[in-house]
Amino acid sequence: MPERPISLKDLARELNVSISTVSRALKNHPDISKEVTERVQALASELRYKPNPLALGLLKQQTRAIGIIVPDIVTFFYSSIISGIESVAREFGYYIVIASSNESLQKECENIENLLALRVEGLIVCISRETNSYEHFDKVKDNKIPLVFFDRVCRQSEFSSVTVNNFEAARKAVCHFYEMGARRIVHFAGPQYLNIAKERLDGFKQGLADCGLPFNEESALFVNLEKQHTQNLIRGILEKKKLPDAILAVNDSVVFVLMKELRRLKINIPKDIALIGFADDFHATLVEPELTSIEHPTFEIGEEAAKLLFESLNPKFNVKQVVLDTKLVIRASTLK
Amino acid sequence: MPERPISLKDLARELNVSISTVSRALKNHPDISKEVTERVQALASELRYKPNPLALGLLKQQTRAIGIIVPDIVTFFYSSIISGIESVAREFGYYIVIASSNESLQKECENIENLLALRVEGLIVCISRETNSYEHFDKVKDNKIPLVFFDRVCRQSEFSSVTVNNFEAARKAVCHFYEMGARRIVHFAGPQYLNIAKERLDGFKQGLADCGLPFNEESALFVNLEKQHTQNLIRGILEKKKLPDAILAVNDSVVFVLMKELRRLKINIPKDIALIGFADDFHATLVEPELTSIEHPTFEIGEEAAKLLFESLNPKFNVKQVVLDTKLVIRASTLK
DNA sequence: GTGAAAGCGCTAACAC
DNA sequence: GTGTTAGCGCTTTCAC
Repeated sequence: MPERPISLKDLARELNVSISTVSRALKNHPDISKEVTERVQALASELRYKPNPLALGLLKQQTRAIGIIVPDIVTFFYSSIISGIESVAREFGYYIVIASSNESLQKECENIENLLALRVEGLIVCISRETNSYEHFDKVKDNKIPLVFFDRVCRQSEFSSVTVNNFEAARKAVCHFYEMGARRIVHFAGPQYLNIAKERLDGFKQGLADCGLPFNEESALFVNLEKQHTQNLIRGILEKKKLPDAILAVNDSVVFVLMKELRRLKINIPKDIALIGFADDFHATLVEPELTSIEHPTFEIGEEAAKLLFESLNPKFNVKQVVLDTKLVIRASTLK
Repeated sequence: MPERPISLKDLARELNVSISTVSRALKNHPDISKEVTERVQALASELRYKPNPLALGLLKQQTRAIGIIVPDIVTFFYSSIISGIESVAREFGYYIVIASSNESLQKECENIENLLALRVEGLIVCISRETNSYEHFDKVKDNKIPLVFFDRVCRQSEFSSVTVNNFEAARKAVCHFYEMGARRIVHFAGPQYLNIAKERLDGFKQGLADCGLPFNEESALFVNLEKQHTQNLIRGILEKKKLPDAILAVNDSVVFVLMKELRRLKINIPKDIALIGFADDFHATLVEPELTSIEHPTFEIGEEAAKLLFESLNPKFNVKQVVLDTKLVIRASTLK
């Protein structure tokens, strides 16, 4: 067990002054004489005095902690967003406490409870893929703790959020397919109660419309974002005779499952099927052929979410929606 | 700003009893009458009373926080280890505070300072690739804070650690190359002041010896683990006339740079060059051809490190070295 | 069976 | 210019 760290009391005793004198001297309070101030500061740095954050927190009613809830921390998408949040939090002198929901609504609720009990001063959340009810955020509101959603969001009139222009991204992807000659374009879509999945599907539809292509029941296929489920579904569709010319995948996990299955079936990308995914730079260029992808500014999403959160700490701040741009990066998977 | 959360005082006032009675009632203290206990607990749960962890921490001199320092949190290797740590920490009712060094020694030192100032009760650390002096861990010792290193370690006689059998893994990789017919086998090694790099190189040498192959100055190439540096070096070597039969890469970032360069130069894997990397399952099977790799039990490394840390919280615990096994998973990149 | 009081480390209002 | 005091939320010893 650690022996107690140096406290103000220790310094005061050593120097034969009162605790409050020490406290003031350390803050260069003008009342304190130069001589005392110097002696105090000298001893403090010699003994490596560090104020006890617990005591400070108790006094000021603040923990300088912000909580983050993500579906998982292992995926590049989330870990790089966390990284962005961390860099801003560090600037503000806050630390981050990470909790992962493992894509489970129940765990998400528990995480909320735990982080509130921990007295975080704010929350940054990406809801799980299961999350289709939103009452658990009432508690956050009751506690008057600011909360910022990112990517997968809800209750946007009440909470700030950072998202990307999913609609436009999907629309553009379709147009790119069209320009490259594809006509039978299919979207592997996600659960429609998730804003991101819905926006992407809507953008996809708009893209088809813009290109004068019909949207019918064969145009979109719904996956629940579980790897196994995706895999089975993909096998089903690919083994049918009529392959599409092009597929837009709703996210990175879907796109990589898709690539593996296409490879297994010796279906050539992009000759037989062109492919666009929502994916990050690192992974998109790792695979062969390199993947045309809709890139999220992940680090920036994290930074923005954190900035928004710190703005919300100011009581007269109003809820705000930040929408960032994605970039369609064209690579080999769509170049015929 | 959040209005104050419910405190014992609030409950006491409401119920016309003293604070200490409330405190005891909530813990089912036998002294307190059933009737009072019930009233207290009823009100507490109605008002969603949660003890203030700051006050508790101040009193008991504990934060229930453990600090983690990693080179980065974005890489799968680290994020999945963090995930393992988190799962154990959660079991023990601790939360984790993550700091990343960005592979910088200076930032690593700052992180140590910050986390100690935060009064974490323990530290789990993977040193940066720059770290070749170790005095900054003196402070941790002075503060009597338990510390567990993982993967990249130092001062093993003083601190516990979790590593993998790098020597044996590299040795086996060489033998596998040999069995597949390779004779000119090269190792892309890391900085030798890092234990992992040294152990892997040593194992590599042993592997050559076991197979009756010579080790000479062309057998190993040193990279500093920076992507750009690796890339340049690789281009240099690959553009020379005499290509090796097989390459063992010291880690995943090197192996993926290597794969990209080989692809760019139209050098076929495994026909022209066989390849083995230290890499994770997800990425190894994402690439084409799938990569024979030495897989780390990443989640388990995190779990073990955390368990070790919680054991070290017990003052009569002795420093311990845990070595986990890797697995050579054979895939297309070494199958001629 | 319950309450009062001290104390964890710190700050700030109030003495003097 | 410096000390005293109260109080942040909680537990625990000591009174009654």
